[in-house]
Amino acid sequence: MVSNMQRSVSNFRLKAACSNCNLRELCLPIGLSIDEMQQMDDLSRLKRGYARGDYLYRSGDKFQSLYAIHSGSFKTQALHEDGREQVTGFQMHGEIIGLDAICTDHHTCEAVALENSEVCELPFNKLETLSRKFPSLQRHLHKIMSREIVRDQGIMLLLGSMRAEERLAVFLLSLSQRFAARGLSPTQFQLRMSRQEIGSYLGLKLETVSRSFSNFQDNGLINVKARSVELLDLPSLHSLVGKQL
Amino acid sequence: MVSNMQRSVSNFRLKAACSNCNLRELCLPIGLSIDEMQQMDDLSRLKRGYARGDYLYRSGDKFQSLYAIHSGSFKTQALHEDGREQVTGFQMHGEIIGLDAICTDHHTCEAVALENSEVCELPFNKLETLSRKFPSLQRHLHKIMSREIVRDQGIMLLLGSMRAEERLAVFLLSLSQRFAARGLSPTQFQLRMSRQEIGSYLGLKLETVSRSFSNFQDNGLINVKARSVELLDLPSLHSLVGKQL
DNA sequence: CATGGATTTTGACATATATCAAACCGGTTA
DNA sequence: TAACCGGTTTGATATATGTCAAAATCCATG
Repeated sequence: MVSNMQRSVSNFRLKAACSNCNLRELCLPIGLSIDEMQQMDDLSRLKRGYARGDYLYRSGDKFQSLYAIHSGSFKTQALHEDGREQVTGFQMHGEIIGLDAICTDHHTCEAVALENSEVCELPFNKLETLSRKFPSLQRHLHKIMSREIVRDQGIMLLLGSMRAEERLAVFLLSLSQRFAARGLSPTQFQLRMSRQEIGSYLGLKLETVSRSFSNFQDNGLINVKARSVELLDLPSLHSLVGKQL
Repeated sequence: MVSNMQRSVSNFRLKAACSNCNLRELCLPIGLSIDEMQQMDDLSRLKRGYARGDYLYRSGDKFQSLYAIHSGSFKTQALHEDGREQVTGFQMHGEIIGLDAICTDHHTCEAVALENSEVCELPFNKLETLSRKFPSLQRHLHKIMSREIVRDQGIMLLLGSMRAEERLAVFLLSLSQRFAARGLSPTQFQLRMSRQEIGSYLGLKLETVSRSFSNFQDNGLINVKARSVELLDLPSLHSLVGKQL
């Protein structure tokens, strides 16, 4: 085990090492030595920018790397054979995407920038090599993958058993929480995605999303005007979730 | 790289080593030496039996191990705060469950035996230790987790954009394929779960599941009587999926 | 600042699925 | 065999969300 002292020191250094690529997800909870840090640092030299609408990867692309979002945000969407597509997630600063591609060596969905964004490329081979050397990194990688599974199961629950307004409330509260975790306002933010994209993610048509927004506004729960949202009554939004029927 | 010769030898030995616990998922694609085999073999000594209705683990349980299903089948279900529960998957022989627990060190869903079943317990610490030593095992573990993510995204697609009969068709075809992969009939099988459980998994009420079954039967696509199912027209079932509207 | 295209909102109406209720069935127990 | 019980099927009706269409608004660009 690493002592507390050691850990806090290495966490400090970690921040420095990751400063060229703020790997919140990947870095924060790990306690590494300075030498280890050095190697971690080599992992993700490549930072690349993407303009709104650019593809980070497309379905079918050969899998090489995971991507840590450094700034901006993305959506991932799965494509069905019959042409249907569905948004499977919205990712923002500090989150890792590309995990779906490991199992087939090819990406099974596509990732599109919702705004101008930067990502760090994490070559998966290197990541595996390093994580064989550093148990804490190994465990952390496993946790990231597991968290993605849990997240997906939460969405399955949402899609399988919630009504439109519950889904939207869950969506807004999740955004709120994620903004808060990044030091941004939990109650006032700009949506980076269209009604259509929200609907696709929540299993609803855009008109239903729009109506639900309007209802929330009429009931004093939120202020919404196009893509700018203000959450006025978080407790009520919370309590709205789970009111079946 | 391991030569083909080597790989086929080690795969042979692998079968022997895993004979006390048929780890289809975990073992098959790995090429290991005899010594490595020995260590793998030590991994999963514990095989335990569960009767229909028994819990393999419950939500909140401390995470210790993954479980490889050796015989029988299970359902996993997530519990919502408000008491709602939703089936998130049905697992059968050779599949691994428990991946959701890695990220929080506690199980976030529960696993219940659908019939009398046996599982091999895979202590996760040991699995991590071994996978640091054996890159092929490491990669395989990553693939298993990634496959779970892809599977979940498939269900999100189903829940988010398919109509009742499409969902049921996908469900039946998936079962069919999995039975086939295990050397069982892809067209004739017994369901191990109730209409209620199928409905929960597919985001439908049991009556809707029942009606969809009946419609399929009326259209000559299947024969169904209670829990025994015969798929009569696989092509039509396939083509049914993706007919939006 | 004006224009035009995309996005969003709102309305009227259609429909798939949920809900409620009753009948049916198969297996188990008395 | 009869009675019973959980699970399943089927029917009648209600409702949430989808569909189609028009109006309103936003935003980028000239």
